[in-house]
Amino acid sequence: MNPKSISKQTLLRLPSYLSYLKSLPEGDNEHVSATMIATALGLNDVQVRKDLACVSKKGRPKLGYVTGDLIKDIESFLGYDDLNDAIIVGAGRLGGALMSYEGFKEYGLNIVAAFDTDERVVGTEICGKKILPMDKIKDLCESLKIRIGIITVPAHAAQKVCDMLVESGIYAIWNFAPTHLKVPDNILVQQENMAASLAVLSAHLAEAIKKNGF
Amino acid sequence: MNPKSISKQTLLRLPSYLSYLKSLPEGDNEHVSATMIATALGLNDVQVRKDLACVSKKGRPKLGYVTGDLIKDIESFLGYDDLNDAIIVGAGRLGGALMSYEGFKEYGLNIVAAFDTDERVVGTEICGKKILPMDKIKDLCESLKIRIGIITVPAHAAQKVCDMLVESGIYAIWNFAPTHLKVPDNILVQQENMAASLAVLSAHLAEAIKKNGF
DNA sequence: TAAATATCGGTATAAAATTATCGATATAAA
DNA sequence: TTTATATCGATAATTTTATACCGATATTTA
Repeated sequence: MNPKSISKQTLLRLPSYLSYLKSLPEGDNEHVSATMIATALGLNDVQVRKDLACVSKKGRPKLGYVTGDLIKDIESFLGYDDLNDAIIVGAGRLGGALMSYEGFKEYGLNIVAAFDTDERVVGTEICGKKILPMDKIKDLCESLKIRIGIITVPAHAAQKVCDMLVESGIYAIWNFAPTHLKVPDNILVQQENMAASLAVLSAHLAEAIKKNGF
Repeated sequence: MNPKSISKQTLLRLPSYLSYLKSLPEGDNEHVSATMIATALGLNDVQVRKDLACVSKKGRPKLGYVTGDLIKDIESFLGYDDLNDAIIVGAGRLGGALMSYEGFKEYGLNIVAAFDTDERVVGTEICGKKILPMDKIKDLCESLKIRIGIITVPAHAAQKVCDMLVESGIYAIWNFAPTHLKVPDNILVQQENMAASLAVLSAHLAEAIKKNGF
């Protein structure tokens, strides 16, 4: 067992605490309490306090936490302070959107290049990032020691791309294709499942309609 | 209490069952068992069986479920068979990616139009969908009875957009901006939190590095 | 026809996550 | 200085979620 194995739920909440903390106007918010965060985010204060206890030991009774320190603690815990290089496979609309999203740097993610099969886009750039042909994946990953791959190709092509990435030494995959990927045990896959989010939204909607007759 | 109030976790897993079922080659997969799904997706078979019991009553010992029927049952449960109209606010890269994603129709979501403040994009189209100025939101939502709004604007603008949507009669919001939205009690917000996914990925990565010394 | 097997569906148990409670402590007010 | 208050951190209780177990049943094999 890990001494500090943190729960996945907590991990999922930490970024929202972070974005809330960063949204606070400076000056009159030197300190922030778990109660305050909980109220703003619609959560239970004990839950927030327990989550924060995983990443920081600096809470003080009556006062709470020093806002700036807490932000640093969360960022450091989430690894936002050391930048990870990544490549993206699939330079379509979604891939392009991710490439052009400046915000990833704040999360410690640096997309260095993209790959695509389409000859019309290969050779072009998006936001200063080159789009390369697929057969260059292995070379680039090995020479730059890339460990993170992002998949934004259509579902039917995802497994093939995944296999290529594994073959190229990638061992963390962020998969935006709506497919379950088969990988060796030591490879991490984080599924970005928009269909799942949509399912939750639809279900709530259906329930609300049934209950309130909207 | 709801008689059939389904757990959120189950709801999140249903779409992955669906995509697995659809990926099966027809012909030699007339039937499918919970065990089979569980093995393919790396889950526990009892969990899958219980999840499926929420949406279908047609499981048969020894055989399992009729694949086609199960697909229909899940789709129907998730509301994928009655198309919901939606609008999108923010026609930037991410907004454009969502607009051009044909797959949403499969999930019962139909994006009818987009809105943006940028005069250069207002009046243009993406994938046959018009981009309109912000002050037209209310008119359009009311005349077409739109109930779902998708927010893909920068974080700092999200709350304002959210308020406009609520004001326009929207009551389910899919928020891609990394901010917590304040809404009245009867409005549903589904947060699409890429930072949260990334946090899980980074944490796993950091743990693997520490353990295996990659 | 009888035995073996895979699977469902229900119940029971275990594990995990959330929420409540309480004593301790730091600050502010009386 | 004393009292009141807000908050933390720890422990306990509750709720939710996941897993194990077992009898029933449909199919296949002997």
